[in-house]
Amino acid sequence: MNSTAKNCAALAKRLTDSGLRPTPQREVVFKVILEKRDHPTADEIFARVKSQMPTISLATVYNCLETLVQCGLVRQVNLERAPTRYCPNLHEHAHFHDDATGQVHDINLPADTLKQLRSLLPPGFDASTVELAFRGSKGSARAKLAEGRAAARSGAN
Amino acid sequence: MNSTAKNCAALAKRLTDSGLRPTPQREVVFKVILEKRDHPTADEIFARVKSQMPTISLATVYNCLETLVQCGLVRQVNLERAPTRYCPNLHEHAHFHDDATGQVHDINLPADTLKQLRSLLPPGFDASTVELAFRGSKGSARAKLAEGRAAARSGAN
DNA sequence: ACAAGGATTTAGAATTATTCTAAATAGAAC
DNA sequence: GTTCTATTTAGAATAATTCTAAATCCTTGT
Repeated sequence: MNSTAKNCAALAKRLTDSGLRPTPQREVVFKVILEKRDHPTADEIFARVKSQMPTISLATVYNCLETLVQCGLVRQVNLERAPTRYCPNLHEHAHFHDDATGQVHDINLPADTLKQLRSLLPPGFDASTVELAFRGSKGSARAKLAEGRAAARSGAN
Repeated sequence: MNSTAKNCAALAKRLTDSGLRPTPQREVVFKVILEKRDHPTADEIFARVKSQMPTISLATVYNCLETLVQCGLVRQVNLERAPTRYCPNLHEHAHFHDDATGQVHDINLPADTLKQLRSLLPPGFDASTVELAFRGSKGSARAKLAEGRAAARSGAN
């Protein structure tokens, strides 16, 4: 069994496990992403896929990509399609995007951590900026529950 | 001198230092960003500014924001307005965006570094994803020169 | 004061990536 | 084989941003 066939089998399994169908379109989109690992955009993927399947539509490419991401078979590099946000905090800091509220919080980023991150870069890579973003929810149900219990114990308002 | 006046003075200095003019529009845009530090989008800034200056246009807000960013007075949180990119590398990793070529490279991200980054979050913040992106240029002129010298020394092809 | 010239603002058109919609097609299950 | 649901498709719609060209505003030289 060659590598392409193996990947297709893996894809089919992941899809059926999620109650989704392994279609030719999903296969070919997955294949071109594996073929040339250069972080292509949806448009680039569309162009590459069209040479093998000229009738495919761009909407289908977007659909397939969404499915593949959901199945955990590919990652999207550039989550941040939300509008650009502006902040007057000029100190080095990271951001926390709260999925629940849509709010963005500043997270302090120590200078030595930043230096350490830069040191991850192989020689020849020279980063002018480092962006660190967390995404999740603030005060999960468990945390809220804990807070509530603490408040009850201390007899607070 | 109150804080608003001080900020305006700082703004005016930065602008004139860069050969730009301190205009009422730039002042009011800067003011609303300082006023409520909640990482507003351009649209939100537009709405807030309009209550003080109803004739301002959205294009001007974008222009002012660009100017303020250029002067180093505000930062944009969400650089990534380029199209979303997809990658089949499912291991935890960071990305390096090469400004010169537009290419994106994977950077290995050790598990303990990742854990360390998560530990920066204050209690109650629960991150489901961590995104680390570098931006810069690969193989600067200086690095290329050094490579060249090394090659010459070792008599390589 | 006044004219020239560049910077800035403005409204609206254009662009770009993406999502939505509704109809057509294709498979799976009974 | 019919029914049901998933998927694909083309094109319209949306949303953030940038572009364009005209109007306005300042600054500077005279």
